[in-house]
Amino acid sequence: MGRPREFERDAVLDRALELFWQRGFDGTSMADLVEHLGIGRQSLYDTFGDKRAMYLEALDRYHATRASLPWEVLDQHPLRPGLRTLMTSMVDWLLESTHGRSCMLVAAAAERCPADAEVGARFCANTANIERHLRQRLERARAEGDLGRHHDPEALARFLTSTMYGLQLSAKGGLDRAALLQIVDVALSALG
Amino acid sequence: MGRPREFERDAVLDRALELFWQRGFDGTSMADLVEHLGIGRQSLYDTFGDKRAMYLEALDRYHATRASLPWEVLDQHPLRPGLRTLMTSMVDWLLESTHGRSCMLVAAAAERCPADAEVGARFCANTANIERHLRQRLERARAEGDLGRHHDPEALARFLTSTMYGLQLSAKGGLDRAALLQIVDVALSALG
DNA sequence: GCTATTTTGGAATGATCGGTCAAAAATAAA
DNA sequence: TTTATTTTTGACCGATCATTCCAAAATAGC
Repeated sequence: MGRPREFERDAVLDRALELFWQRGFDGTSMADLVEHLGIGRQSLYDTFGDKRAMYLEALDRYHATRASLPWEVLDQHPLRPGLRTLMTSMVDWLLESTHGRSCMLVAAAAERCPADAEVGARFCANTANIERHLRQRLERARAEGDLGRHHDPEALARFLTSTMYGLQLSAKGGLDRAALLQIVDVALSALG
Repeated sequence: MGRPREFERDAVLDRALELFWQRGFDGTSMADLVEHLGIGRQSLYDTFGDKRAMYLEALDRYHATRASLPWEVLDQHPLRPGLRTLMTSMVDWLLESTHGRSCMLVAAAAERCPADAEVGARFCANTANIERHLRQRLERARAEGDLGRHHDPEALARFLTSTMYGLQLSAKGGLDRAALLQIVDVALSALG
């Protein structure tokens, strides 16, 4: 019943995500959104609530549809080659995607933390997720003898996660692909 | 000649720095500045130009007066203990300073890059500076036999810089002191 | 004291901010 | 066709934004 809406919610959210990712929360105005989303201002408010709610939804959609690293290569390859492939694909993603912007959740945390706890929570959840994937693979490697008994999978997982974050800022700092891959090499040498 | 100004430029700039550091560029309004700086609006514009110019000056002052790590401990101690002390002091600085904000230049780069090239240039300059300190110490260690000949001081310096950046985001992610120091330990183990 | 020069404080600028209102338009159920 | 319900559209809101204007205030040289 009632007039049918003339847009797809997810398609609009994807466009909003793109804007927020490019320009950040403060850098994106409702006028910008109305202009690029192709729907009216009121429809926007009716559908998403307000600007912050839409931003949080965009973060969730980012997490659900774009933040995925190729974890399967971790499981399908020996520990170190798998990690190198994973980190290399991340470096390439950082360099292509696009004109030097990094993971949206990292950018969001940098811009809105600790002011906005909801943003912080999403950033932490993503961090914990990455750590979990890495830790599980490291535990398996340790059980299978690919990783020395003296290593702590949890500490290593945190270290590798931190390394990924470091790569993002280093890429922003202008390091080229070769330099970033050197960082990956040194980091992986910590696995012994 | 003329009426003397009733404030010290650097003292005002320090207070502006503090506000920009806490709230970011977009998060700080000229009204906020007028309120907290203790000088009139017009004096502010006469002295610093406009908001962005004042922000860039605040970044420069941050770089000059606050961004300094205790590099002397690097020179005065053996390589690994010196690096551990340096990184530990950085972790403690991150945890105290204050309520989860990180290096102002990192925050500035995250908020304003790549939109503002001047901000990016200052971030890169700071990065290069950190790298230089580390590389020089690593070169000395290599010359003195404290570091294996197979290591590349430049690559290691970049890795350690990246690690420091990673620590900042990890701290934002809520990791406690013990976890951050574990990351430092793993990172330093890459020096062999 | 007088004049030139500079700083100061407060009012005002137009633009833009996020958010709302109300009427028109489009559908489904009756 | 009428009625109820929903979406759309565009005008509109007060607040806030960075910035400027201007006259009063305070000094130095004369």
